[in-house]
Amino acid sequence: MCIPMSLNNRTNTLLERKKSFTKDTVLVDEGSAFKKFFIIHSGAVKTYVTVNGIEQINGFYLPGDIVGFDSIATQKYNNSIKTLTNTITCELKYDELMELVASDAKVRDMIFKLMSQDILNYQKLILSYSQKKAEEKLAAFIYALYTRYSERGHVSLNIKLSMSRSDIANYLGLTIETVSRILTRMQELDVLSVRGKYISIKNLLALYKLAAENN
Amino acid sequence: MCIPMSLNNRTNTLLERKKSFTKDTVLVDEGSAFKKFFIIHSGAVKTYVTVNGIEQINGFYLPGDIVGFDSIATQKYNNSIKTLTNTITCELKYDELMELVASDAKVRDMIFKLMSQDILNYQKLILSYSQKKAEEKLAAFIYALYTRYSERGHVSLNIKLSMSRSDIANYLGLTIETVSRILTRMQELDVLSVRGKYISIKNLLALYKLAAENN
DNA sequence: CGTCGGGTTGAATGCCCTCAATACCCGTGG
DNA sequence: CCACGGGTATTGAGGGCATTCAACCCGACG
Repeated sequence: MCIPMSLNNRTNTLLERKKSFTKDTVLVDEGSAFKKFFIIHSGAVKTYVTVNGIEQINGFYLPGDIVGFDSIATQKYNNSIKTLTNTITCELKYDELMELVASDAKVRDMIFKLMSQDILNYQKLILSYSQKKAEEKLAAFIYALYTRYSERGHVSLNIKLSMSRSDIANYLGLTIETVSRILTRMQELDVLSVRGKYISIKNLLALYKLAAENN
Repeated sequence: MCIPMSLNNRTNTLLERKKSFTKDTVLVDEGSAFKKFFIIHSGAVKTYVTVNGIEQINGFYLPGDIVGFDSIATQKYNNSIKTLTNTITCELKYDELMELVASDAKVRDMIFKLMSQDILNYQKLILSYSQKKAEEKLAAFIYALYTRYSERGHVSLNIKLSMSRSDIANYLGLTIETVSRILTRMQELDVLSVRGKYISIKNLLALYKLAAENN
């Protein structure tokens, strides 16, 4: 199953067969014509824009996430999409989804809800990243990874980062050195234990407090 | 007319009559039940959450803007809404809009497009505020005000800020002193001229460059 | 065993914040 | 008309956090 919520059978027929990609594959180039949404089945992707040759990461998408809602307005992909690891996606054609939206109230409500949730998440992210200090940002980032996996049924204190330090720093608007330093500090505080891409949360409440997630 | 795009006649009947509010009126309290969208007809509002008694501003809405898309998912208002000046709004009931969405493809497409545009704007905002320095943030903020007014037909280099310095600082994640200092610096550079709440853009291109708006 | 890319650690600079004082705006009342 | 007061905005000095620049570490891989 690819879609986050259970739908009727017709949706499944709209979902193109799963496609498999190796690490560092560019699925979409920024600016190209919008045709379909990507639903992450396994693995992870990042979305980014390139400004003056510099990549600016917009978001990371994990299993269950849908990429592409921002493209409806412009009918173009506003970001490039690249796999971070080997990744399996389902693809959902925009035109076909819209037909289904027109005919099936349940699908329509689900899409509205997903888009609304997207907006809400972005709002929180903006608050997060405009108000927080570096340590709070990183704590919030890791805590968010934990909750995102949890919501999808993968409740585990052990997280494998699919993105590099450099990607994290870029996304959070920090430097790679700062990210590294904060990770070691959190380790000294016994909040996390870090081994390369593997993070183990040792004190979830402390992490939550570091993130200053008061809402 | 309240709605940004022209719709059919039935939409107009759904729009409740205009309502007028004085400055600093709370239209909505965070967490209350979601009933309707607010469309800004004239004036301005801010949306904000209150965390530990501290207000965190989420966005400013100007004439033509619609407030409330983030509430569909939760069926609650996720932000409080307060007028910044005397403001006239139209109110659009959620249930009624959804009925119209079901029956009228044009309305549905418009709502999808508006929500998608919202998502896109938030994405840009996140990039903006996670990557930019203080001066770039403020320049981007002012430039965005200019373009937002322009898109709505108010093309003018003279902008009246409806929000206080303190609101701007809060929104951008800066301090009021920093905002003030940067405004005077931009004045010294002959990019702007500032007199209280009135800003006059003297060099739009320079402002754009300061904002590092390379996309 | 050497190299290369990613990651960590260290010292110095700079940007923005904090704290504090002063200036400005504007409505009110003398 | 001017004086006054309160809130808002500006300006100045000092400190802290994140960046920059640089060196070093480490695991993967030929």
